[in-house]
Amino acid sequence: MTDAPIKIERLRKRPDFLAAARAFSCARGAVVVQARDRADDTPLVRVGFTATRKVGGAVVRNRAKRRMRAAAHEVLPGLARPGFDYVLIARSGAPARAWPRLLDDVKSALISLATESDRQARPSATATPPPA
RNA sequence: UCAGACGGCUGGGCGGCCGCGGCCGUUUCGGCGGUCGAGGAAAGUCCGGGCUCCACGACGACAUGGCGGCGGGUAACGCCCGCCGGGGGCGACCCCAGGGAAAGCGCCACAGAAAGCAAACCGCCUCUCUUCAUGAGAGGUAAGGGUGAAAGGGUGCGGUAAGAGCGCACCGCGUCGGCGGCGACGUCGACGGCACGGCAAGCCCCGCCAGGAGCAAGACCGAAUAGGGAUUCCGCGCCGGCGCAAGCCGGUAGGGCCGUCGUUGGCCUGAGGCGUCCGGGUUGGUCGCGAGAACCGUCCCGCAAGGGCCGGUCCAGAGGAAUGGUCGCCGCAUCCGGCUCCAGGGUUCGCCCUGGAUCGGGUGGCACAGAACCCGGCUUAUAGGCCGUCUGAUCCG
RNA sequence: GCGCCCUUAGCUCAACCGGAUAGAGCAUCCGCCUUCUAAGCGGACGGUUGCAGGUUCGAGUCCUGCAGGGCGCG
Repeated sequence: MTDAPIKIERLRKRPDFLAAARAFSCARGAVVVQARDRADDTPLVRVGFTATRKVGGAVVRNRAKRRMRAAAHEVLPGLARPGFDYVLIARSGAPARAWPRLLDDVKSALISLATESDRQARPSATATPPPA
């Protein structure tokens, strides 16, 4: 894998969100992060954002989405896996969460999702090298 | 210096007196004091949202309305930014509803031989027959003429009986492939050898989007009147239980609703229901109602639209509706006069004419226009003034 | 606050699926008829199709934005 800039695209279609919801998910602080390996051989990373009515009215939900978008813009290039779709879901504390804490939430969720998906992939893929 | 292109800002200022609306304080309930008080379009209501209520089981298809190059921004948009393609301009720059016409239907008036599928009016050429001249027939052509908005590629060379993509070059068109780009698309090469006209702001097809209503939404408190009358239309089937009966209860057929249809499912009704008109009552209050997609500033990301972090600020809200009037000074516009200065011209050397600066006075004004639940856009109206970037021409260095 | 319609000669109205000089009636003016007037007959005048753009070869007609007027609902 080269360190060439990974292309990040926005997730927009409903079926993509539903597919991501069926894959791995991890809740940290004010956000829930879902991740799905599309397994279609393209290194593209796609991100979607969701905030339900539970978070608040339209203005609050949109604010939550904007903050998550800014957080993803900052964190994802270092921690995202090529070929994955990510969905960030706002929990009730998201709009008020302090900015550094919010970044930590997203970071740690991404890291734990990466290890979890590796553990799932290992039994089936025998060719992968054994853990160090 | 002149002409022009693009973007942004501003929307007279200060003071005195009188007056208006909200809130707060005070009050001897008369007032008094303090504080805040319209816009960039508050407008048109042309789009998009928030908010509120109503509706909403699922799946598929359809209908209706809109949108239409590509990518991005956004809560969203028909908006904005960037890019592509086409058109205009010397240029800065501007304009474009800019998908599909080889899915189908329709239309293309007049003119013209012919208007969508190939044909041939005048011509041109060959052959045959004929004649004094010429004319007739058969065939080949589409270069030229003429009509039109548009006539089946264009220009040139070759070629030919005359001609023709018949052949070749370039351009255009189409197909295929390579390369670049997220993409619209660009570019290069090969092939085809002209077939495929225009209109979709005509129907339509394709893709995408979309529940309905609106602050008179809606919530609460209070008051009053009444449990009415007239009338159109549709309907009142069956079974069981209780009861002497009138009747009551339950079920079912049936009917209605969920935009339409289908599958499946649900709800209401099941003997009354809907509509129209007349009559009667109320015409109160509070909330909704402004601390928000708000404004200002630093930093970060982005070409930009825009987004995020942090810090700061509080900024109209009432009802058919408040910001006005007047005076003084200044600014701007305009008119008259003075004559001090400057420039140009004329001159009978007295001065005169034109323009500018300056002084005094007068006049008239100082645009468009007034929040009504709130935001984002668009569109339209708008005297004058200011700033920035850029282009062309001319002159000087 | 919503929804819909209209605008053509001085007046009242036409104009087909977009097709070329935008037509009628009344009014006005001129002439004929009549002694004169009215009526009648013949003729003439009269139009930025509300405005500004766009689509099209071509717009009164189609589309967009304005302006003016009218109607309905709450």
